[in-house]
Amino acid sequence: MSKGTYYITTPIYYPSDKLHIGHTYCTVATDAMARYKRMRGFDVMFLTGTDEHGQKIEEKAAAKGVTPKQFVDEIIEGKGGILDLWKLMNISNDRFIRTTDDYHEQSVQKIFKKLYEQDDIYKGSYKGLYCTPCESFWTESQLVDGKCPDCGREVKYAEEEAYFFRLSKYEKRILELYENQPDFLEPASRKNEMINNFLKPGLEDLCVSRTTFTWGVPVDFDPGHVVYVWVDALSNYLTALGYMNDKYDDVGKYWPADVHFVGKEIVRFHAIIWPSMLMALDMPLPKKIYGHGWLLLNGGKMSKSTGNVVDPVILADRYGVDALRYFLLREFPFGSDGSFSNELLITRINTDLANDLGNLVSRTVAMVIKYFGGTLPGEQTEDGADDELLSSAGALSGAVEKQMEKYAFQNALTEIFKVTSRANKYIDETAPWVLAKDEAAKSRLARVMYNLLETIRICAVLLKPFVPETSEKIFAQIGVEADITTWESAEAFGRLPGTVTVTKGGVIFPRIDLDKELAALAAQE
RNA sequence: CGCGGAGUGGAGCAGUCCGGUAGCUCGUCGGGCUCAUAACCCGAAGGUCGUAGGUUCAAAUCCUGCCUCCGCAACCA
Repeated sequence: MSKGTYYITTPIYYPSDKLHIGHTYCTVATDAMARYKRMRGFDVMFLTGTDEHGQKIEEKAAAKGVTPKQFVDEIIEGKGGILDLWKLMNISNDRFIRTTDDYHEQSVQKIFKKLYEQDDIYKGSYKGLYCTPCESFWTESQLVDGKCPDCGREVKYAEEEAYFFRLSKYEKRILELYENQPDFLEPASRKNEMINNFLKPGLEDLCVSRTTFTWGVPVDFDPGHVVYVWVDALSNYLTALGYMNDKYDDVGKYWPADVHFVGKEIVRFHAIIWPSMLMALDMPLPKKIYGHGWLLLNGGKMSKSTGNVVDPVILADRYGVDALRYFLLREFPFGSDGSFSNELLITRINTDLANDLGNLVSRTVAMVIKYFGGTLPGEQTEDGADDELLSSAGALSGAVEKQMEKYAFQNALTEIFKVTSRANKYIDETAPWVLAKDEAAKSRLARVMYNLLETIRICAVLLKPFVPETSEKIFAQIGVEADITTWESAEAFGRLPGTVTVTKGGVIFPRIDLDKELAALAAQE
């Protein structure tokens, strides 16, 4: 029974280099949301991909002595490439689009032509400051000491024939969009930035073609021009559904998108240009754009050029994929920037995953085995002392849902760990080791164990979107069958059979020696 | 006066919209327990919330000025 469709996307990443933890962050967040919605019964389409054209890649490929296509193929499909990274990170995307895919390129040509024919795109000339050796146009503000920011040489005024999109035409409608649909762009601070920086000063028409490089989708009716990023990249969200191509036929089913997750630096493209393009194409707009924050390193932005990056593969290999996924979603509020550090990562893994959750499972399972040989007896005695634990576990799914609908992953996880914490406290309160010494208290002890197992089950179910493999490990240890691992099954306390059998398993999250690991990580850099 | 964000106990953050005992996690110190991954539970110390003024019976929270840090400024998640 489907509750309807849910279409969610990551940006398509620019494969000029290996991806770093920032890209991983965004993709993991999208994945958690997609998994959550699937569990809630939605027919989910989760799209990610790569934006492969443009001058930078053309240059990088030339420097390496390969064709641009060979260059991006290696980064995407090669060993340790983007596809491998998403596989490693357990990303559950339904589709992966490359802007070099034939069907996409054909769609882009059709879209470009349609916009041209209806006069939303016109031919004009691009005027600006040009650096001849770099073959690049720069704006006044980009210049460094009045010179080319790349090579430091003189720039001169130049003109180039180019196609333009009539962005200015849509200015008013975009402003109206923000007014009528206040939550179209979130968080709200990003909206203020858009209005003050771009809409209020007035939108300028947008240059959508280039003649200075060739690595792009050709404008089929004007040789020499290639489509510049906007029409090519943004349209992926539609072409991946089959818009203007025969590869898929899902536009009617999934469009408009429920949410585009994007980094804050590309909010403008998604919140101004993309809606304008869709208006021109007479297509419905996405329901929401969410501009998440950045992971900062040493107080600054991660940047490939300064080598100030964190490699997700190293971390996932050392500590496990789920530990990394958990950390990314738990540590940082999704909408704002956060400071990444190895120490933060390890501390978070130790305190939450090892001490709180892993240890709770471990001690509970050990007690059930020690006191009951692994299987709980049916005779169990309830007690008023259980009320608080039961009500917090019973109310947990609702609390998590509330946070997930706001994309507040960090709060959703906090809610879950409040309950695991409560369970640890419950063990102290009930002191099972005391009950175990008294034969008459056996049925009470059984109930205490049951309450713990059931609380763990509920937590593990609700953790599935974030740490899917861990949840499965927990299910195996506490004897949970697949039919009670659904979201629905976590909505009320008591679905676990009373005479459940547990199985001792391995340590789910081993504690990490902080000092030793920090030294080891430092040595790898 | 380009735009936006941030400045809260040792560290990282919440609280600021809708003023009224300053909260959480980590760390530190003390205690408890022994089922468990030297984990768990309880308690304590530690902040006059960047700064200078203003409004108010009352301001981290509203208003004004200033300082510092970060980001953006037409393709780095």
